[in-house]
Amino acid sequence: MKKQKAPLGPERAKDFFRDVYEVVKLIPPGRVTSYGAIAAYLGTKLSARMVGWAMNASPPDVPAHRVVNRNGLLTGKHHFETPDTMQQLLEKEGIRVENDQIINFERHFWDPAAELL
DNA sequence: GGTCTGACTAAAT
DNA sequence: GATTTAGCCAGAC
Repeated sequence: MKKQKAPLGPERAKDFFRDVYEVVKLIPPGRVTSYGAIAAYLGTKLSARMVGWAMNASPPDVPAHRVVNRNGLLTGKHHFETPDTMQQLLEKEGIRVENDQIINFERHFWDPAAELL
């Protein structure tokens, strides 16, 4: 068994990125989550930035468009091929997005710590 | 190896 | 209420 109690050991770094990708991939269609929620699930709630940074290095099979900031704002849209990609992907899944913000964000919110528990 | 930055968040001003 | 500060950690220079 691997140790996973370390708050963020040197070996955890790689696992951290990998875990972020796994969690994001586990997000159900039509659902979204926040960087903080993922960070909290991984035990690094104080480092939501790392989740965002992990997304920056995330492979294409990671639906990063389902990850937004805690306000439901598409903060990362600008990192996609085009600023419209993120919104279009979300709308395609039935999520309404207006002015770069998800409508009824709370209703679409998916908390890994609660759903995957 | 020190410094800067970054797709965040919360609290303080 | 909008702006700033502070905290967190890993990657790039």
